[in-house]
Amino acid sequence: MSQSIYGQYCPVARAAEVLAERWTPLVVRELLCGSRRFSELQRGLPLMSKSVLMQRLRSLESNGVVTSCVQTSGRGRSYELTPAGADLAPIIELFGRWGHRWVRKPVTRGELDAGLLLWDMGRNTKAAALPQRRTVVRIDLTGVPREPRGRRSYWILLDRGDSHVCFEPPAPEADLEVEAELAALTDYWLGHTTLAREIVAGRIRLRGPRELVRAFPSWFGVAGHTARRTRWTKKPPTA
Amino acid sequence: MSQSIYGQYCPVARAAEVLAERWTPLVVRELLCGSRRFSELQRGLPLMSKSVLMQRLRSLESNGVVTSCVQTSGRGRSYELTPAGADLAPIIELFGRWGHRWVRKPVTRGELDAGLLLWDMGRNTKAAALPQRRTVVRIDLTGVPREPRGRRSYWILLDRGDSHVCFEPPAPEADLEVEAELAALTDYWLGHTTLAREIVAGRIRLRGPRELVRAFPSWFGVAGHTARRTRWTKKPPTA
DNA sequence: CAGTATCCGATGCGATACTG
DNA sequence: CAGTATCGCATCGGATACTG
Repeated sequence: MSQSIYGQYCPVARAAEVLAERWTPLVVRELLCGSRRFSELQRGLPLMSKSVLMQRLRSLESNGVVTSCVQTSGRGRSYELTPAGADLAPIIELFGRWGHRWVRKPVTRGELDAGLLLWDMGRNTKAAALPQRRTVVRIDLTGVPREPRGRRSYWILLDRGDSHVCFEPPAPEADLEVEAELAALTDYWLGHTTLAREIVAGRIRLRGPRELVRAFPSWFGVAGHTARRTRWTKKPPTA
Repeated sequence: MSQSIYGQYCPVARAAEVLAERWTPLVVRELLCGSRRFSELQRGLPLMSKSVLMQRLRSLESNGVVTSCVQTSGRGRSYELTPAGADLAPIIELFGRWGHRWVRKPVTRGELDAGLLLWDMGRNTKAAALPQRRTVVRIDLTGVPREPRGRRSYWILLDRGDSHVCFEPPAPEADLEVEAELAALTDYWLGHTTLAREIVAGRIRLRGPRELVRAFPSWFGVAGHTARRTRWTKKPPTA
């Protein structure tokens, strides 16, 4: 966005010149959530085109919100928020609160996105609350639209406070199995319903040792605010 | 902005669909500052075209942020924030704080706008702090670019907690005269300098009874947050 | 004044292709 | 993978004109 389009010296206008642009708050949200690499950002913003993501990163960089540095190990750059960028956290959080409170559009079927949901779940685990021993959770989804990324089974590997999402089983047997309608799991994730209600309604089923079933909901934080990195791969990590 | 462009159910995205658009935060700011009529909004957003303002108002209305009702007295509509809109206040305030803190672009000469400054000053008077008796302040500006609205003299009429800005003298004699370089008064208004420093530097001069000179800075609140209506006319009100 | 309607140029953006 | 470059369409938005 070019400089001073609003012709106003008001500080609100100054901030709006940086932030009030398509996609920009979401890029900041991704960075606040801990994404660092280009591919991670893309993962969290599946509908954003590569060129626009690049452009936004550059524009944020020129506005002092983001810095990037070339990686010595591996290729590409690592993007990070500057102090000014980190200071946007309360704004993004208020965005989230406001959206949660006031935007009363139900999630449409077309918006359901299994990959995005799992990506979000993976990065919102609470390290302190996770089980001590390595635990494999298998998520089986029904009602997944085939269009965007129609994968139906995911594994979340929890290990000493770390979480890792993958598309192939890290172990022959999962410790906990979650069978859920994508719509129900999404609604639960957004706080629109409770786990108990969905279980009673038969839209979510948990199978496994009683203590894991009971602990499951405590592993995840409030969507969008835990700010940690997840690993996300096709294949599980080699144990 | 059309629905669900981001394809994300995340609440931040929901809010961004409403807010992250050119001009929109500034329209909300204007409404939070107490503007109700179309013309008032235009006054506070001089560079925004009529068509875009209309479109934004409609879009905000369809998103449940604004309501409008046709005026029985007078013509046109009155626009107001809904509870959802009023709940944007903390976000806009954070925008302002962030912009003030982090956007380090000095006000360029081309951005100076005497009308906008006076509009802002007029609506940011603190009712409780104003003098008891009717007081006329004359503002004479130098260094006003002629392009946007090159008026050089303004009068602010303070009367029992009310303020009114006009372009013609409400009384033959002003109680307080302010002579200022537009750039200096703007910088003072934005908190980039102090009144004392500008007076010493000869860029701002106050002339009038000692108690009014002393009281002057106390009449105005922090730019952008007092949220009251001003009257703004060419001719002064008939006493 | 408070809009509504229309037009046309600028730009934003998605798609695609190319590179180390 | 992490970009860069190009292209062409669609939308946005500013200007202007028209209306009660």
